[in-house]
Amino acid sequence: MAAEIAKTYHPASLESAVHRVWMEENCFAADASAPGEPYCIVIPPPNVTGALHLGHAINNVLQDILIRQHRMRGFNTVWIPGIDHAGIATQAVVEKQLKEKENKTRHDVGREELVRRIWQWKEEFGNRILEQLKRLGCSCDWSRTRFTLDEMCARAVRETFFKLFKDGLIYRGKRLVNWDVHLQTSISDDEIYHETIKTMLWHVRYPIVPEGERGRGGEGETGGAKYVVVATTRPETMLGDTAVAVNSQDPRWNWAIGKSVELPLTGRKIPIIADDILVDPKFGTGVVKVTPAHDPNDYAVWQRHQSGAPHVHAGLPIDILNILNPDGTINSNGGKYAGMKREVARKKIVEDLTHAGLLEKEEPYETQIGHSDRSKTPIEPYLSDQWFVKMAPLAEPALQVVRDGIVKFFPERHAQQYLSWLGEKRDWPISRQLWWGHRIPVWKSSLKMKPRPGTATRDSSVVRDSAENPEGFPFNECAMQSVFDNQKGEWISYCCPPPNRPDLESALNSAGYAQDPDVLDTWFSSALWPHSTLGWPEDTAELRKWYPTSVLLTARDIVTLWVARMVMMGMYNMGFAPPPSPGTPGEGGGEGGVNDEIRMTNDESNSDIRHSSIDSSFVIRHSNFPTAPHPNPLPDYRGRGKELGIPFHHVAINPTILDGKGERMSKSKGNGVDPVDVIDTHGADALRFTLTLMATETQDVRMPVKKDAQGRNTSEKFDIGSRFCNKIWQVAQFFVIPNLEKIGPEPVDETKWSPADRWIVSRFNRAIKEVDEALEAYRFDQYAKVCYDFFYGDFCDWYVEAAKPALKDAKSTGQTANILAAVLDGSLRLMHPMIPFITETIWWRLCEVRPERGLPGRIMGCTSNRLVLAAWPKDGPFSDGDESEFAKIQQIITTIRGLRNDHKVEPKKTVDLSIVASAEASRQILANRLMIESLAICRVKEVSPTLSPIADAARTVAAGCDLFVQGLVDREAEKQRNAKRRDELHRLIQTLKGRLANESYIAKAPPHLVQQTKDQLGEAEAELAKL
RNA sequence: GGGCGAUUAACUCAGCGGCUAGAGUGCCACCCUUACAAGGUGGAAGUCAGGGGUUCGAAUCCCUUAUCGCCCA
Repeated sequence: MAAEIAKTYHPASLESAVHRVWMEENCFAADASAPGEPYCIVIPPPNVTGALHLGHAINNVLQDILIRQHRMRGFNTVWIPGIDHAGIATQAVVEKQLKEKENKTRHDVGREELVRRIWQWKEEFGNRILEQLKRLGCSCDWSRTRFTLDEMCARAVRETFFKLFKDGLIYRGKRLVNWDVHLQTSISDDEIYHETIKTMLWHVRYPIVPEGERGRGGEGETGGAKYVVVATTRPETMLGDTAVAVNSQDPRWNWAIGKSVELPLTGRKIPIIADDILVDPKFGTGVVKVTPAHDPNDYAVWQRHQSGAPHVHAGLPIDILNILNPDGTINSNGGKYAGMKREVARKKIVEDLTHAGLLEKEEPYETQIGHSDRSKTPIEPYLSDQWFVKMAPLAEPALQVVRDGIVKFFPERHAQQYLSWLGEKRDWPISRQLWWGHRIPVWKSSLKMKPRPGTATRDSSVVRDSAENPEGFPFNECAMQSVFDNQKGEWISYCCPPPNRPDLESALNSAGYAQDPDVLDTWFSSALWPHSTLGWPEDTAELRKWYPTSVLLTARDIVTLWVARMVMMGMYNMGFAPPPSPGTPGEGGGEGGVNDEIRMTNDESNSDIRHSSIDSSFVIRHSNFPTAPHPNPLPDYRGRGKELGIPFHHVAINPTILDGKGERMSKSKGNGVDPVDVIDTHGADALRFTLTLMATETQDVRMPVKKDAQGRNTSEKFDIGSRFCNKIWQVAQFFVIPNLEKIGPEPVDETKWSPADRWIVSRFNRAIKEVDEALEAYRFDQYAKVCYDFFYGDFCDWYVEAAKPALKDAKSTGQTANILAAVLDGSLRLMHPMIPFITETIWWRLCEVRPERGLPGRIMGCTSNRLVLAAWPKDGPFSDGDESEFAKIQQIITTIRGLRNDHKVEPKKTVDLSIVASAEASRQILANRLMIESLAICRVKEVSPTLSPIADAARTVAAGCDLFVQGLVDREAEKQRNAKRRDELHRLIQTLKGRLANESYIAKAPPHLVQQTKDQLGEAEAELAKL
């Protein structure tokens, strides 16, 4: 009935067969209502457009190791898989297709149609990466697969957005975005590439306004200057200049601070300000034009000059002026240049400046210009209205739980990055000018009302106050914000209906409100992932069982983008009692000056909406909003973490895999290794083993890339995995199992065990303990190494070799077979999480051949037909005595082997061996006689404390014993060998003597080390004396 | 500019206060020994990047220099 066993190890067929069984028998399915301590991991959802790469592979293999280990340990274990909709990347793929196949833009097909097509694309290709994860062997509960844009996640997004909006944590603000004027969309930083462009640097004169005109005159000190000169590569942006800046330490110009210049061509008067961050006095003319709406650095100047920060001199607020239309033409703020394309305007402005005599010079110049990866056109920094999440109240609890060690990072140092990033509390822009994503649930209407006196002063002020709404306003269940638009001179009302109220949404539409066209940043939905995938905002059994999740495994570069946001949003949605801040009770307002100007005035609210108050420290209180009851607070199941709402207890960071030159792998560089290629060539287990071995605490590991005959990228590094798997396969299928077929079971009787038996069991127990410790500490490399060293180094190289003669001896046959079965059994369990396919396959055979096996009380035989569901091994006692005794025997064997080699003894020739050893050592040697004879290919003639010298024998020393190997004639070889050893001993003796001669060492070093040094010295001197 | 990391054998990495500094690959020699040539046995190979310091003792801790990489501005 058993299928024929492959003669050699063929991972491909074996892996697919095992996988089929796991899937058919639903081995990975989890049940929230089942007993057992919970263990839960949510997958970092891979990008739907992505293909599996080695980064995914290592990350997911490590997760699978933890999941499989805990499942075996009897935890109620679940691994939730899923995919991220990845806003811009996905929309870009489909838009590109649209362009290539139909030569259409998204505007040609319209929003609804584009979104339909993206869904279609997602259905077709989106599961590819999940299929690849399956090939890797990932034991996710596939029935729980989520997508960040599916209904379950959408529900959580709507709920969260509404809550934040109602709590005043979402506001409307301005932000510079990277604007693609061709596609008319904003794009993210990573979609920009920089190109060196040859252009000109134009030096333009800005006339200084004569004294008195700005009302500050009187200093009378102008240095005789009539104008300042600024240099620019983008002269058209001068239409949007709102200041010129100098360095306050620059004697050439600091007298001018506070005066103003007349902006050429427009005649606007703009101030001369000081900004020591922007202006490097050593560079250029020392005067810099400031265009806040069209340059990131200048935007920062604008921000600094809003807050009156101490390093800013003459810290007057300066204006911000947008001069571009979305299509890249100059808008009405550009006066007579309005309507021109930016290139045309640039040419015209240079002409006009020349005519006006204000162009001092122009010189050729090379500069890096950011280009859109998608349209290949230069991007424009563009000021636009965006939605922001206010970070300060959300970030503080998230900082606190890491500072307090409630959420721990492995390795620890990564917490720093988290703390420093989150500590900045920079508000989070969440709107994206895209169509693919969670659409922002805000409806907008212009109210044509006058500002209430004293509230709206500048560009925009937010008032969350439904008293501003017209009489009989029908949407009082909605959360409201109103903003006064100074430019248009009107109030804009923003209205966020509660979740699950399509009636309100259509009422808003009919009332002339329009939904915001933008979608949310993908990270907004990812931030909810640990609780949204478990069913929040429903009060589900899954949430009760598995939240907080146990550990998050991810890559370093995502600590700030994702991990921090998950902690924040987890605590906001799931927590009901944020921790008290020990040092900072209720510090005053003014957190972050950036948005002071558009600060919320929630304190003025007299809304009939019962919104929560935002304490100026960070205490968050959830409101009981009548139309959307919250499941919070959830009962406390597992202590502090649960109560605080943290999404996970541990964050383990896996290393980044680089190529042999230390560069990141990427498609464009062609240095990427595709894990599927590795699975095809080496097998999934080999890939998994190698990646586990590489998962050290370092932040980068290198993987030298080679092309194979088919032109596939691969790496020699995976060979170690193949070799290890092959070794396991060979020893199990062709040594252990055939012997178990021949030799029936007999009761385990430790009194009959040989030294080798006791040794391997002790080693095995030690290995189990070390594996447990390694995995507990997320030291995956140690886990792999312990398994490798034990199974290959101890079991295959020594125990199996020792077992061969023992199996032929009727006295020891039965116990040897028992131990072979037990150790193989336990090793399969121990290694299963790392190399699940091969271990599962062998397990089946083992269960067939020897269902009764194991070590009483610890490793029980075939309790499960499927290794994936079998119990994790329990460690037992290990014995230093047994291990050191065996180590001596190993030393003797190795020494004889070396001697044979040096004397060029034919490999199969048996030599005669006599040993002079202490009574105790003699006893030990004789107890291991069979093994010594078999492994060193010799015949042990005589072992005793005294022995008359043997002529014609090569003599050497090992483990404190004199070894005489007879029949060896090569005196020269022996001399060389012993001379070499004497040299080593001399050096060692010198080192040890030096150490002991040092009085401070004797006085200060721990006594056991001093004793150890003395012992070593004694042994070395004894050996030297014998040689 | 700020933060983090790396620098140990030809290559990829362990070791993180106390072993004569280790492993795998590669290299050399011998072996197709009845589980395994994807193998076995033995061997050669390192001023632990440079310089200072702390310590009885430093690859390991501190300072510093150099080179490389990553993240954030």
